[in-house]
Amino acid sequence: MNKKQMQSEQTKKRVADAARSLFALKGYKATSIEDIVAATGSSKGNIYYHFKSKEGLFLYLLDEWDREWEENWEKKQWQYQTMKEKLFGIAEQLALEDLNHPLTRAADEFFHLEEKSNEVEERIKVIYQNHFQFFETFIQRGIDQGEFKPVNAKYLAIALESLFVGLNQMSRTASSEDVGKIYQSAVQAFLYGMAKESD
Amino acid sequence: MNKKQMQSEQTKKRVADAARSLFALKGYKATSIEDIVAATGSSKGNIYYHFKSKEGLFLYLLDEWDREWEENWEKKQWQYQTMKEKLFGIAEQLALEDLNHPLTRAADEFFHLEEKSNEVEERIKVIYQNHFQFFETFIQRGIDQGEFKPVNAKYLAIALESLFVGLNQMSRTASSEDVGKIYQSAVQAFLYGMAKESD
DNA sequence: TATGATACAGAATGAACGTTCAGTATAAAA
DNA sequence: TTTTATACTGAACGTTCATTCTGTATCATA
Repeated sequence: MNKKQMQSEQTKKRVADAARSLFALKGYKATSIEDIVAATGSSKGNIYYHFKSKEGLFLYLLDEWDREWEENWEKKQWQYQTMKEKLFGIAEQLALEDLNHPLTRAADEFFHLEEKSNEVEERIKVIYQNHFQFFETFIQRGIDQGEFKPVNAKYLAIALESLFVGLNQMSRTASSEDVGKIYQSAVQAFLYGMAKESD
Repeated sequence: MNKKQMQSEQTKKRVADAARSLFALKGYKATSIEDIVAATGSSKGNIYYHFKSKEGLFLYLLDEWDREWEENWEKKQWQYQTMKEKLFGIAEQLALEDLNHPLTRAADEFFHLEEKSNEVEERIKVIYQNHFQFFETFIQRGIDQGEFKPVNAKYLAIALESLFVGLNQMSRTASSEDVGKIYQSAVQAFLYGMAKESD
């Protein structure tokens, strides 16, 4: 790789890192390009040279995040035996992430912005669909291995993703000790039900 | 009531109705006061005379909505016998609402905006806390009547609210026939669990 | 009828921000 | 060394909007 290419990559990373921190601190909308300029020393034009737009910059950060998540999970999942344990493991990882990952808040805001370009709307759909897919294969595996009831994996995958999306949001009003408990209670209920006798 | 007061109330209602439609159509941010002016024939000044601010106008609509929801549920809940049935009933009403109520999308956007005044932040917290309270008493009643396991009602109430909040969001990417099924699957799992043997 | 409050009008304000673009510096390629 | 592509600069542009403010009309009240 060239000296120039390396420098270019460095500045791109520098911008991305600063942007992530700022988005985390102030939210998506409230973070202006000007802010990022001030934080990096790069110019506006340069940011637009490396990233197509503010939206594009944010999507870049989201992609990075998703990649990291999957890597982490791949490493971690082998410490659990059963699918049930794995589900609790997922819950734990998500709970920690909701509390700690810098982009959760901003991502939430970003997903709910109404003035999104169609391209962005598509990208978000793809992100969700990947999550659905992840849970669907997960549930299906649990069924095949005899751990789960023969439920409709497709619908339940969406329900599960919904649960975690909702928990993510609620976790912001709760105290941080409670967050773990809430996640656990939710998964507990999802696995074993809150009703007394199962029919 | 005066003729003047009646007129005043009428215009307030006219503005509220138009605003609701516009927010539903274009979202919160994308609906400008100018839009509402154009739709009502009222002036900017008049809108600010009746409502403290754009936020205030939206909160007014949210309050109306919550009132209506509770009224509807009060009427409807008597048609169900057990708490389990009632929970399915709640899910059904929420699913229908997510599909049909004009403000669901805009409310989502509004809740996730980062540039909220502290006052608004407080109001939103109160709204959520009311929902938690609702579910907590609901679950507690189920426990007392022997229908539910002796779970931690507080945590599970938050989990339930989370589930419905998440479902609400997911329901937008799904086809409208699926939405009902997804809600049902979710409640089914929450009540009876997806795991095969309960411990 | 005179007075005061309420309801309404709409121009003016003022700030915020994403994006573009014409131009410059740097380093790789020829 | 000359040429060319890449990396970078920052001023200027254009647009959007919520809110305020001064003034006026309308109706209730005294």
